[in-house]
Amino acid sequence: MSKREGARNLQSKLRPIINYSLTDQVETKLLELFKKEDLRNGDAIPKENELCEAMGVSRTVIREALTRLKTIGLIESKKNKGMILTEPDLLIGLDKLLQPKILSEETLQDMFEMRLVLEMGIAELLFARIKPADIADLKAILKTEKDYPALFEMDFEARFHGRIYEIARNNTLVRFQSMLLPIFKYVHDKGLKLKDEELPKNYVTHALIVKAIETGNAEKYRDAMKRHLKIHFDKTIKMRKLLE
Amino acid sequence: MSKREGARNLQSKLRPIINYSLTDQVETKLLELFKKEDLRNGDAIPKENELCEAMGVSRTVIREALTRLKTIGLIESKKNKGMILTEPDLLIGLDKLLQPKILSEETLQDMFEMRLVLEMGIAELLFARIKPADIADLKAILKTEKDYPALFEMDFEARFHGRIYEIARNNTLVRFQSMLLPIFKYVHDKGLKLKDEELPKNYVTHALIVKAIETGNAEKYRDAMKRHLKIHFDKTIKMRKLLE
DNA sequence: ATTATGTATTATGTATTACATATTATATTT
DNA sequence: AAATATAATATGTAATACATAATACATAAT
Repeated sequence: MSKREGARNLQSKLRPIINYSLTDQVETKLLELFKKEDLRNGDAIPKENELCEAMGVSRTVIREALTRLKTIGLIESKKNKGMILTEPDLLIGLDKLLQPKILSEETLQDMFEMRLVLEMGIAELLFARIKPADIADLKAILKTEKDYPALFEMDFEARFHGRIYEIARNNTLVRFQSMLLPIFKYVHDKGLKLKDEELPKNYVTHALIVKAIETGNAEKYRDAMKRHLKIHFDKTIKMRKLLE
Repeated sequence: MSKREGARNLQSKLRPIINYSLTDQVETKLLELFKKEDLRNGDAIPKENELCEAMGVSRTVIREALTRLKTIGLIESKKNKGMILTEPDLLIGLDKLLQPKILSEETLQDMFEMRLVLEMGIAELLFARIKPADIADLKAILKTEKDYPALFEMDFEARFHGRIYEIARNNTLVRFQSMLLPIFKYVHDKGLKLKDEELPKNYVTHALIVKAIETGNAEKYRDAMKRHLKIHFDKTIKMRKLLE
C-alpha cells in the first residue's frame, strides 16, 4: 500500500473536518431566519447590531454575510433605513461572469448550445402569443437589414432574435439571450472560419424565418430556424467531439 | 401640476446624482485590473494589503469588494496562500434564489416556461449525440417507473428528463434543469388542479417518449414531448393571459 | 542522510472601536 | 402652517490588533 493509498484509507475512517467559517454559519442562519419568519419581498430585516448581539459575533462577520446576500440580490440596504428583502434578479452577476476569458471551453460550449436550444424551443410560446402587430414589427426590423450579408452580425442578430423572445412574452428569456449573444459570437468567431463560398447554399435568412412565422406553425418555424442556425449546430457538434 | 409631477419634471432636467460607494468603485477597479493584466484561471491576485495601499482605501472596503467577487465565484481565498482567480460557476447562487417564496409570480412563470422551452429545444443535440447505450439507460429508468400513475412525480421527472440532458452532453443544462424542477413543480401544483377524469386521453408517458427517441427523429421526439407537456403548456398560456 | 517534529512567517479571518454620512422624525422658528 | 434647523438612527468607512491555517525552514532523532 503506497503512502497515498494509506492516507486515503485513513481518511475513509476519520473523515476530514469541514470547517465552516463564522461568516458561512451566519449566512446560513440568516437564510433560515428569513424562511422561519416567512419574510416577504419588501419586509425589513433586523439591524446589523441586533444581529451581532443575537448571534454573538462581530459586526465584521455579520456584514460579510450580509454582503454576500446583497451580492446575489436577496437584500438591499439603505443608508439609514436598514435593510429589506428584495425580489432577487436571477440574472444578477451573470453579466460579470459571461466573459470568454474567465469561462472554460466546456462552459462556453454549453452556453453556445444553450442559445441554440432556446431558439428552437421557443416556438410553442411564440405561436401561442404572437399578434398581428408583432409580425409587422418583425418586418420593420427586416427592412433595416436589407443588405444583410454577413452570417452573424451581432446587432442584427440581437435585435431580430431578441424580438422573438419579446413576442413570446418571457422577459427573463429576453434578457438572458441578450447576455448570451456576446458569448455566442465569441465561440462562433473562434471556431473554424468558413470561406464565403462555403456558405450553405440554402442559407435561411431572417426574412425566411418571418415568412415561416407569418404563414406557418411551430414546426415550420423550427425548420426555418434550424436551417438558419445550421452551421452553428454543425460546429458545436464537431467541437464537442473534439473535446471528448 | 402636482408636487410630485413637479419633482419629476425637475428631475428630468437635473438627473439624480448617483453615488458609487467606495466598495462599488473598488469592485470595478478590480475587474478592470483582471482584464488589463489578462489574468487567467488559477492566477494569483495581489494581497489585500497591497490593494489597500495601491487604491488608498481601508482593508474593510477592499474586503467587501473581494467578498462580492468571491460570492459570484470569481475568486477564491485560501487562508495563508492569498487569492486566486477561479473558473466561476455560472449557476452559483441560483440555488439560493430559486425559491418560490422570494420570486415574483412573473419570474416564476418565466422559469416554468424556460423548462418547457428547454425540453423542446434539446432535440437536435439529443439526436446528434445519443448512443445505443443511452437508449438502454432510458429503458432501465422506465422500468423503475412501471406503475407510473401521477402526472408529475418529482423524482421520476428529475431522473428521466435529467437523463435526456445528460445524453445531450451539456452539463450546465443538466444542472440547470435539476434546479429548475422544484420551481416547475411549485408552479404546477399551485395552478388549477385537474381532476383525474380531466387528464388528457392521449397522455404521453415517458415510455412513449423513449419510443420516439429510439425509432424517430427530432421532430418525432418533439411531438411526443409536446404532448407529454401539453397540460403544462396549456396552463402557462392560460396563466400568462391572466397576468396581462 | 532521512524522517519527523518544532518554529517562524505570512495572509486571510475575526474582533473592537471610532467616526462619517444620509435619512427620518422631531423640534423650532418665522 | 410652512419652512427650517436639530437630533437620532443605521449603514458605510477607517484603523488597529489579534487569531488562525498553510507553508517554508530549521532542528533533532534515528
